[in-house]
Amino acid sequence: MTIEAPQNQTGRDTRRRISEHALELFARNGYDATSMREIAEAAGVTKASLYYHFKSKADIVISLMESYRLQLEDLVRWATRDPRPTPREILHAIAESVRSQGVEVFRFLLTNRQVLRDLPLEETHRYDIPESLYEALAYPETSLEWRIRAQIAVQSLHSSLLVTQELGASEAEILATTLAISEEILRIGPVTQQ
Amino acid sequence: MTIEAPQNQTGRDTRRRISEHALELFARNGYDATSMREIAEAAGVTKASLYYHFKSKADIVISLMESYRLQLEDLVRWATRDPRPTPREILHAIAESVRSQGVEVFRFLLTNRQVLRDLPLEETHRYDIPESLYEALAYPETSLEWRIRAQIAVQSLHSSLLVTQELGASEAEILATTLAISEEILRIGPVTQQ
DNA sequence: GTCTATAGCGCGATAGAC
DNA sequence: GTCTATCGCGCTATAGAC
Repeated sequence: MTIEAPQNQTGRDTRRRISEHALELFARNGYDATSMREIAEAAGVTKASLYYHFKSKADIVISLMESYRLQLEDLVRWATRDPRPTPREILHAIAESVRSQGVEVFRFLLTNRQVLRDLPLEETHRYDIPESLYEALAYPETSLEWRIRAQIAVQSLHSSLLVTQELGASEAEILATTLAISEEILRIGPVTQQ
Repeated sequence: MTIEAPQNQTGRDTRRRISEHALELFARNGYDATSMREIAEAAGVTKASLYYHFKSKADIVISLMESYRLQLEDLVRWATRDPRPTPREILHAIAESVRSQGVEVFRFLLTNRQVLRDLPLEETHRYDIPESLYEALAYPETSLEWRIRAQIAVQSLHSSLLVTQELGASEAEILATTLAISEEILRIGPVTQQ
């Protein structure tokens, strides 16, 4: 049992600052197009400091996505338990996930799929929506058409916030509107008149 | 007026072979993750030969996408002319574009958006769907909801074929099903019973 | 039209002082 | 915990022979 010396208080700040700037750069320009030099300059440290806080460039990504990974894991477990939540409840949980994680996480996920696929991640570090969640969303339907409906609904929510600027509306407004349309796609929303 | 000597017949074959393998690699692994060395090896030539047929790596992309770019340009011109085609006609034309260009073009487009944005392309070499096409699809509606509906419909068609393997269905079947759902999203399809 | 050889650069990552 | 300095590699692209 040793008595630890007081830790340097700037440590966690630096790590968090690196994470923030890395996510922003990865989301805007892509993982491959973002160099460790750029991340270091954006965070106001040197490259070597990056390697004190993270094992590698890939390790930054793993750290960045850990919160989303855990949330997705929970969501899938909850959505496929017995008794099942309704498709509507699941869809709302997905929308809440988009809201709480923020737009940059999904921009990164959607625009770096091949990178994420080939990163040396553990088996457990996967960010794909499992087929079981699409099944739960389509329930009780199982046809091709309904699996596609479920995919479109999820994809629409995940990519909804990527166009905020062009549409000139708030994130909350866009997400709510997309959620309503997604409900309609899964035939669980209030059917409105044409 | 000069009499040209007979051209080397392997020339165009080599260029086409390079194009085919480059598209496959770009679509599967991404532009940044694909090196000129890999393309050369896949095509069975040396790196230097690539630079005989193409000015640069970016030039291969421009060449690859030229057919799609021209098609998109035509489609947009047609869809926004007077008198307007109906939203249904426009949606079917988009589906036909997906069918005729093939899955790899759209896989490349959707998974390399940041690369395409930053490539040193001419003003005219753009592959984004212009706002005017979304407007034409939503016509006569102009609200935020309908602009989102138009975006979801187009995005669904463009990404429909990327999941062919997982769904275990034919491309034709998936595209037809997605087209029907997209019509529903735009409220121009036959309304089916739940 | 295709080749071998290489220039020139920026990358991810590390060593070691402070 | 942060720095300066550097290693070794693979990349895009080019020179020049055949």
